[in-house]
Amino acid sequence: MAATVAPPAAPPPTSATIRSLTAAGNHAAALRALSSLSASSAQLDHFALPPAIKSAAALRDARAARSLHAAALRRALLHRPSPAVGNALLTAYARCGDLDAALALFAATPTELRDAVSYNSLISALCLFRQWERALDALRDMLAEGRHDVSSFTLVSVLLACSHLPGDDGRRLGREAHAFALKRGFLDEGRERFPFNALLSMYARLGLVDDAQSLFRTTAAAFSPGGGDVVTWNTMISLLVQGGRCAEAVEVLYDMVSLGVRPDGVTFASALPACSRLEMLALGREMHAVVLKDADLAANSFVASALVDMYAGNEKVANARRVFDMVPEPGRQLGMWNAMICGYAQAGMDEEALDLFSRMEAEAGCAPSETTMSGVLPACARSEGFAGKEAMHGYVVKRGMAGNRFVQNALMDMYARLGEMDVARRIFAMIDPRDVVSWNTLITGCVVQGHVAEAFQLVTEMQLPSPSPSSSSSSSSTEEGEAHRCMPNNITLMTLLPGCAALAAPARGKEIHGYAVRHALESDIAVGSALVDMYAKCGCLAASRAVFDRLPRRNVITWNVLIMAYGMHGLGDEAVALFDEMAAGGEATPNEVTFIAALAACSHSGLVDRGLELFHGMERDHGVKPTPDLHACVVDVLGRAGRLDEAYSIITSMEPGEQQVSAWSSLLGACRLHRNVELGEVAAERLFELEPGEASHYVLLCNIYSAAGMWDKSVAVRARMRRQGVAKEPGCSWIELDGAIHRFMAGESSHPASAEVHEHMDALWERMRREGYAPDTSCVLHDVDEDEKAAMLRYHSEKLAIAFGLLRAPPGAAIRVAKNLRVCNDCHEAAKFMSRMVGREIVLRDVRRFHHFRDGSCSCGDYW
DNA sequence: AATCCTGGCC
Repeated sequence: MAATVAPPAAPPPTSATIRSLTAAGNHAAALRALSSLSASSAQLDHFALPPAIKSAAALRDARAARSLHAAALRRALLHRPSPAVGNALLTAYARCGDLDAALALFAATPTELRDAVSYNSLISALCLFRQWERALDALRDMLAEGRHDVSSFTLVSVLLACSHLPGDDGRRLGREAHAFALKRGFLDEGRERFPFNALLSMYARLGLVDDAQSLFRTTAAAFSPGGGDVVTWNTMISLLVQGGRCAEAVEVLYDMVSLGVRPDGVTFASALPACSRLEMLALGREMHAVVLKDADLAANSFVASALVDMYAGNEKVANARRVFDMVPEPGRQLGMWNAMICGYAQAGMDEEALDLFSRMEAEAGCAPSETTMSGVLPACARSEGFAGKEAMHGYVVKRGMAGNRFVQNALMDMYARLGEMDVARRIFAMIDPRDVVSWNTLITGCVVQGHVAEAFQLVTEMQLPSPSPSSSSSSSSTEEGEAHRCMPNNITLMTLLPGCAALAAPARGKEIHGYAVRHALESDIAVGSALVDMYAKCGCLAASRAVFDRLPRRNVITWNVLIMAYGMHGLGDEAVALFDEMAAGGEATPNEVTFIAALAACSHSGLVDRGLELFHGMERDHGVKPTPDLHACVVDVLGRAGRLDEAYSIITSMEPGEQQVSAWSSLLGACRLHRNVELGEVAAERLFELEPGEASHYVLLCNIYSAAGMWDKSVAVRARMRRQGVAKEPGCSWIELDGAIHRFMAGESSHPASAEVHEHMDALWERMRREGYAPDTSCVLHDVDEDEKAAMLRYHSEKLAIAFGLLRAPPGAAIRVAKNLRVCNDCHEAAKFMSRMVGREIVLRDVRRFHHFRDGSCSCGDYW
């Protein structure tokens, strides 16, 4: 190779040269060959032009298409001797993104010069631009002319168009097209499979999986001399998987293989997602083994992505990463990065997801797509240490991805989690059309941020027609709005129910329960678990248990919720019995939260030994390692029982790096209960270091000092609070009557019936004092005289709410009141007293648990 | 004919 030898002059190209270059996919060479032909005009004929035009289309080269159009016009070759050149140009313009040019070309063709291919090209061009109705109009024109034969080519486009028509139109026309294809013999034995496969796909897109399956069952045999067409099998597998019928998809896969059809990349890419959804790790691994034997398959990025997804979906993120790492860098396609990033994010491995995200572009030059963003945004929303949240929003906007619904939904969620509801609402307002996820995301944000009324308002709005921002400007607003209505689904209900639980609003919760029953959602595990939780937190333990017992299946969360429910209601023995039942049953495996629930139940009921037993057997018998929260629970069990030294030694035995805030708070609470100033001071000082801005720590220490009569120290703590700028959350109690929430706060009269309530409280108070009630003034933080202390206690928010309930609740009904903080000693005693005095059951829910007051005593037996 | 995506019960 020392000297460069001039290549021999190429022979002049002919139309045959161009045809073969185009056929070989060598489009650039085909166009070059044509332009050298144009020089010697004689050869530029109606044989040479169509393949060249096809090459221009394949290259999406609009300029080449236009210049070929001009050349054809100059030589009058557009429609003569055949429409072939014009037809090819029509397709080329469409492929280059210029539908108007394609339509103009068709319109300019005299009717008598059009052939069937002209119409086929027009129909498929319209399909390319998703103009489904116009495509079917073109078909009608074609049939009306009466001289064109519908070919398999026509049929495939028409089936595609039918499958995208909204509502019943698509189904009706699709079935008509099916009947037509049968009548015309398109589905006969030995015919090409395109129409058959297209019919399958059409039924898939219309969601008519059963029609697809019966077509497949009755006709596939006719095509299967050697097992049949792999495309048919693949179509069937993927449509079953997409229809959520994964078990059937796996059966089809087995049938296919046993008939001797060799699976290809598409087969694996279609079937692997079934393995993640069915948690069929074994089958997934088998497929992986087959893939590894074939270098082509192993290098197929679709297959590799599906493998990554399969492993990640089966909680084998490390295996997923191994598949990812096995594909060498240049071959790593976008889909693989996306699958791996999403796999990490869905496993909650947010740091890893963010790390890969930052590396994909920087190291591999792979630009993130909308899918990447919707996958990584949840990770970035959750990751507390990640400072670039708003920057991600900017990035999305800069890359032009801010109009993608998935991305918008994920962004909205991120801002809702940040507490920036206004930004979330603004993004929501721009989403068009909104889907059920858009609504659910905003609703969840509202519930989490405490805007429960707004959440319920949104549930009403989502079901109305034309909620989308575009439909006001559009002429066919009702029809379009109809299509954009969203029905609340299991997620919607599940996210609303904690809102009802937080408000202690059982009437609202029952409405949701009713909706769930009407829409066959009450047997959904997540909805069921949320219902069990809601009823329990609204004080209706019997209803909670009834829902639990009626569920067809329960998971670990369902069980945890019920155990917690019994614990909250002071029924520790029942809670522990449920734990034993769960551990013995095998329906669900106890996890960390199960032990938190069981230990909390033991703590509230004074089951110290049972609690310690559970704690010590936890890791040995159930593989649950002690976490900071579990340590805090045992501290609570011991501390509440007055075994403060043992509680203290649990904390000192914790690992140095372990988060000790909750353990110290439990100890501080126990010190207040048992009036231990010395240890309380130790705990409080540690907490002031760890969480200097948390008001409840200061308040507890104040309580300890006040109860001990150490007013100077109490005053000093309150001064320290003020210096630190820490404010106590105001106490607030509320009661639900006739579906409305009535809120009361101490020293405030915003409720319309406030004056009446205060008056009634005064009357009750007077009567209580007469009948021997002695206020417990030890929980008043202010150093004032006893009378003033008593006056302050009289208007505590929970007392006001109870007084309101006594005034307005139906006679004889239990008074159910909820409070945002812990119930104070005096309110506890007063409620006991009142329950006997007025002969009413009073149910008081505080942040942790329930107090059922009946006939002068409390369900918690004063152990709280 | 295909993979990767958003909302979640303690």
